[in-house]
Amino acid sequence: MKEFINRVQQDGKVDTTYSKVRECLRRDILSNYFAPGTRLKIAELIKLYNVSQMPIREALQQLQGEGLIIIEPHKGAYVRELDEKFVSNIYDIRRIIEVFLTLESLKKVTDRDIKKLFQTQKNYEKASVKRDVESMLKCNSQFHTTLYQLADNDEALHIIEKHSQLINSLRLSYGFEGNRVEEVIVEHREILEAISLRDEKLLEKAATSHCLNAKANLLAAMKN
Amino acid sequence: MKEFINRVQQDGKVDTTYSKVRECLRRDILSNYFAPGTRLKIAELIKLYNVSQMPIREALQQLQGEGLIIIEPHKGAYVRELDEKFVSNIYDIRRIIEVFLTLESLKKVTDRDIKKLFQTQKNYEKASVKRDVESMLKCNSQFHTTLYQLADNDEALHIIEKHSQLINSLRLSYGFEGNRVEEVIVEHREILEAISLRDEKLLEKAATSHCLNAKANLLAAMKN
DNA sequence: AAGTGGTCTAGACCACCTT
DNA sequence: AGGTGGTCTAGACCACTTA
Repeated sequence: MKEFINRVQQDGKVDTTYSKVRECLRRDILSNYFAPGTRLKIAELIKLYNVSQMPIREALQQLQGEGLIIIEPHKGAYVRELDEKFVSNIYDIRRIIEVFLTLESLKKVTDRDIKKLFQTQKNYEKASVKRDVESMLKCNSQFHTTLYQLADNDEALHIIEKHSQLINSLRLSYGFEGNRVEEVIVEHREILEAISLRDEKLLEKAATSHCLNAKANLLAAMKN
Repeated sequence: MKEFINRVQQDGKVDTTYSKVRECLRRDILSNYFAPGTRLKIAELIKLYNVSQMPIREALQQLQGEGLIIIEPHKGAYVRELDEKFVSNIYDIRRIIEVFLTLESLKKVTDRDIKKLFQTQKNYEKASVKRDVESMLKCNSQFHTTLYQLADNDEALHIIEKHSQLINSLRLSYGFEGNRVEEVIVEHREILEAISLRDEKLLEKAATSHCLNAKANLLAAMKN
């Protein structure tokens, strides 16, 4: 574990030290190098990442904001328990916000937006045939982002995005993405159809079950 | 403005410096001493609060987590615009989460819980007769907390609480709490009745309009 | 090219938990 | 009382902006 921080330094971008520490820490927590419950001692992290206190504290603060760790004043930080209850709670919050955003979007959506959504969906299906996972993740994220941006509620979007990286990491680490490809395609088509028909009730149903299925799928994978 | 930080140091509790700075900053932002858009320069805040960089940066990080300020790497922090759009967005998020929590609570609520809710409501009404604003705020918060805790979703509760202080401060600074006392009493009674009847549809309606009314009321006050 | 201001380092300080 | 480890200070460093 003598790897230096620079393992996250992508392309030529200039980043702050604390953002690099944050990404390293996130990775090390999600990869289970720091298991849930582990105390994150600053002195330890200083040696591990080769930086001094301040960037570490900043990174810890930010990760606390994401709910990944918990900081107790004068006592220190520890990795939060990522158990089924927590995942279930997060998915429930995501569901109600996502359904809300989807329905709000319906009020604003234009025919042009719908065309774009169909195009994204087509790209997703093409990528799925080629088993191009990276492209699939990108299309999936684009599909939802395009839709949600129409709702014009940055604060809600922010909550969704804050947990996205965590959820995506969990999904990958339980390696279950493969077996829901067909389902996701069908569910996205249902959402698209409801939007095209501008049918609010139908859309609510489609969006709700899309979210509930994702939740059930991850929880089932976690049971092993 | 040579006031020292200790103006927030309540009772005998030992607090960290950064938490005191955070509360001071929050107050100074919400009181409009730091107007929206203002750049919060660390050097300035050092002189103002008589502390050094670190506690200030920690406080800024935390306030960014609450959405009160925005930090741009290598550029600095500035106070976020608290316009009607922002308030409207926050209230929309709160509404869907609060309705969700309320409905989840209904699944778990016992007769004993219902009794406690009635008691809290009675206390609220007593306080309102005496115009005891502090006691009213306390009962109001207790009413919702008692209910929401039954839903057993700490993450959702956390989102609600994160924005509560902000919303409460805005309410106070627009000084409109007084003219909604009777409405709040009626609305809480409706919610209580729906819970007693264990009528989900009725409860959803009551909780939704409770939230929508609060939103409309604050937005109307902000228009002046 | 100089100035401003955010970022990082090193070490002192002090709260909390043991013995 | 001593040790551990989080918190705070002072100053160096360096990214970004203006002229």
